[in-house]
Amino acid sequence: MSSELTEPGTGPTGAAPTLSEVAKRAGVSSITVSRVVRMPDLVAPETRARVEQAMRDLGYIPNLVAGALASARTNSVGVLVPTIANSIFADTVQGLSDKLEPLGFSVILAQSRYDAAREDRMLAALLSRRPEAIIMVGSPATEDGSRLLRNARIPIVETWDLPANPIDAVAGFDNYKAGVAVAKHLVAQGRKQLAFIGGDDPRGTRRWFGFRDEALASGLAEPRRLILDRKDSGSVAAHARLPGVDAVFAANDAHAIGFMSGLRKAGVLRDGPASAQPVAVIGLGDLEMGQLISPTLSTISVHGDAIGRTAATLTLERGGERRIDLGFELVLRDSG
Amino acid sequence: MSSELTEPGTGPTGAAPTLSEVAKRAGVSSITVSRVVRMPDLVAPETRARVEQAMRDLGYIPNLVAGALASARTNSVGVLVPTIANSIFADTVQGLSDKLEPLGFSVILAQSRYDAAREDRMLAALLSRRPEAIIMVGSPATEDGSRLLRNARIPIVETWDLPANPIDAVAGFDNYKAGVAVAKHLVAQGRKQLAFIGGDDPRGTRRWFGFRDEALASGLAEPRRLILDRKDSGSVAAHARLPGVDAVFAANDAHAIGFMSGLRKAGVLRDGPASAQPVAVIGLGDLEMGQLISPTLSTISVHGDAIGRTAATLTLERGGERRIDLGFELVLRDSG
DNA sequence: TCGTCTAATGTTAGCGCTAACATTCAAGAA
DNA sequence: TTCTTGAATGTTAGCGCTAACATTAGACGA
Repeated sequence: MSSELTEPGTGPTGAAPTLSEVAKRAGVSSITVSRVVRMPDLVAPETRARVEQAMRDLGYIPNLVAGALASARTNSVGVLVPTIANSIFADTVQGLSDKLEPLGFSVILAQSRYDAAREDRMLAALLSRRPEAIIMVGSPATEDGSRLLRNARIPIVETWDLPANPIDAVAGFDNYKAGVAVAKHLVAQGRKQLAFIGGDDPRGTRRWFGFRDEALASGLAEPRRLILDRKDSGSVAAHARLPGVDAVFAANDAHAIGFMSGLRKAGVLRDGPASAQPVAVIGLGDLEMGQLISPTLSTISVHGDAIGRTAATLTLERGGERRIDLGFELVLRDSG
Repeated sequence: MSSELTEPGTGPTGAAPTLSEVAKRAGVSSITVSRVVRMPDLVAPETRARVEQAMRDLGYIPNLVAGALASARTNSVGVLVPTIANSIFADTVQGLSDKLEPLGFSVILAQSRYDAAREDRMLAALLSRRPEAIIMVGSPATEDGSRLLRNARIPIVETWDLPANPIDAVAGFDNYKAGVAVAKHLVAQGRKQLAFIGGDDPRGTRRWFGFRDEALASGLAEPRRLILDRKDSGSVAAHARLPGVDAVFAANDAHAIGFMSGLRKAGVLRDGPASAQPVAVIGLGDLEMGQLISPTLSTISVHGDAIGRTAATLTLERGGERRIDLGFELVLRDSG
C-alpha cells in the first residue's frame, strides 16, 4: 500500500511487468514468484508476503501464454458450435463454461455457421491454440475435420447426438428416437397426416428419419417434410404449404412457435387442450417461451446445459464411460 | 500424398510436429517454414511447394501459443458477458465473432453471471491470456476491475450502454432514453398507472430511471418497480402484484412475454390492437418470438449483433470515433 | 558427532516460435 | 568490370515462463 504510492509501476508505465521484475523487487528468484502464483504452499509465509506485495505494487498479471508454452498446458478448451445465437446451444456453452471457468480453464469459442469449410477452418484454428480438449456440437462434417481431431490426441467431446463411431467421448441424446417418440405420440392421438418442418442439418435429419420411419411403421402415409432455412421464421407461412396436415413435428421450438403463429392467423388454433387442436404441434428444445404462449407448446425437452456440463466433465476425466446418453423427455402441454 | 503413405508422422505418432521438424523434412531452415505459414509471398514457389508438402505429410498444425509469445501478438480477443444463455447477448457475441474469426482472431469467452467478484476474476483470467482487446457487456462493476482494464493498455470496448466515463471505446445505446421513450409513448396513449418489471442490473436500472423520470415529468404518479430475479419467469405472476396498473415496461422481452402470459391467464389480454389492451406491455430486445405471439409484442428494438460487429470494429481500428451510439427503436405492435 | 531428512530456495535449460539482422547470388546499372 | 539492388534464404537471440534438478541450512535421531 505504502510502496504503491511511492513507486512507479502501478500506473500504465510501459510494458506489462514480468515475473523477473517482480522477483527483483521482492529480492527472490523468479521461480519463487512462479511458486507463489501456482503453489503458494511451497513458499515460506514471509517470503510469500513479500512477493505478493511486489506483485500488487507492480500490478503483475501472470502471462499464461508464456506459462502455457513452458508447461505444455494451456488450461483452455476449444468449443465449436454451429451458432451461438440460438438459445439451445447457448445453454450448452453456459453449462460447460460454468463448469470449466472455476477450474481455471478458458473457453475458446468458434462458430461454424453450419458451413463445413468454415468448420474445418475453425477446428484448425482452435487446434493451433493447443486447447486441452475440444467440445463440439455434432460431429465433424468432413473427413478432414475428423482426421484433424483424431490426430490431436486430446479429449474430444461430440454433443447433441450419439454418433455411431465417435472420435472419443459423447454427451447427447438419440435424435432418431426423439423423432420416433413424437410420431408414436401423434399416432396414438389419432393423427393421420403428419409433417416435419426444420433444417436439414445432421441432427434435424436424424429426427426426421425417426419420425418418418415410425409413421410408416404405424401404417400412415409418409409424412411431408418441409426444409426451412435457418433464421427463416417463414415457419409462419409453412401451414399454407402443408394442406391437409393434422400434426406437425418442428425440429426446434422456434420453428414450432412460428408455425403456431401461422396457425393462429389461419384461425386453426384453439385455447383448449391438445385434443381440441385441429393441427397438433410438437417442438424440440423446451424453450421457456413454450410455456408462456397459448396454447402452451408440447415439446421434446432436452437439457442443453446438462449436455454442456457433462461434456465438460468428459474433458476432465479421461477414464470411465465415454458415451453419455442424457436422453430426452416428451413434455405434453396443449399444442399437441 | 505418396510420401504420406510411406512416412510415419501422419498418424498419431507421439507429440505434435514442430516447425523445425517440417523444416528438416523440407530441407530448409525453420524460418522459411514460418514464412510459408505467415508470408508465403516471400518464399519461392518451388520451396513453398516443398514445405507445404512436408507440412501435409507430417500433419503440421502451427503452435500459436509459441508464435504469440515470440511475436507478442496473440490474435485473440477477450469477451465478457453476464451470461451467454440469453439471446440478447448471444447475438452480440455472434456478431463480433463473425467479424473477428475471418481475420484470424479467436474469441475467449467468459461469463460474469452478474457477479462482481466473478467478473473481476474473469477479467484477470482474460488478461492473463494477453488478448489484444477486451469487449464486455456493460462496464466493470468494481474499481478494481476498471483499474485492471485501464492498465492493460489494449483496446477496451464497453457495450450495451453509453457510460459517462468509458475506459476506452463504447458501442451501445442510451438505456435511460429508452426508458423515457417508453414512458412517453404510454403517456401519449393515455395510460395512467405505469409499472416497470425487470432486474436491477446497471442497464435495467438506467432504463427504470428514464422511465420513472419521464412518468413523473408528465404528471403521473411514480411508477411501481418490481425487481424480478433473472431466470425468474415469475414475471408470469407479476400481474397479481401490480393491482391497478394499466401499462408495463419490461426490461426485456422475456419478462414481457412472461408477464403477458400472466395477463392471459387472468383474462386481461385482447387479440385486438394496443388500444384494446386493458394493460399495455412494452418489452426490450425485439426477440423474434415477440412477433410470433398474440398479441404481438411492442418493444424497444436493439440490434445486438450490430453492437457486436461495431465492438469488433472498434477493437481493430484504434483511430476514429470511439463512442458509437447504435440507438434503439420503439417498435409498436399490438401489446401496447 | 555424523549422517539423514526436510523445507525453502535457487540454477539451468528450453518450450516453439518470430524479429531483426545477416548472407548469398544473380541481374542490371554505371 | 565493378558496384548496386533485390529476391530468397539463413543465423542468432530471446519472448516469459516452468520442469527438473541442484543447493543450502537447520532439525533431528542414532
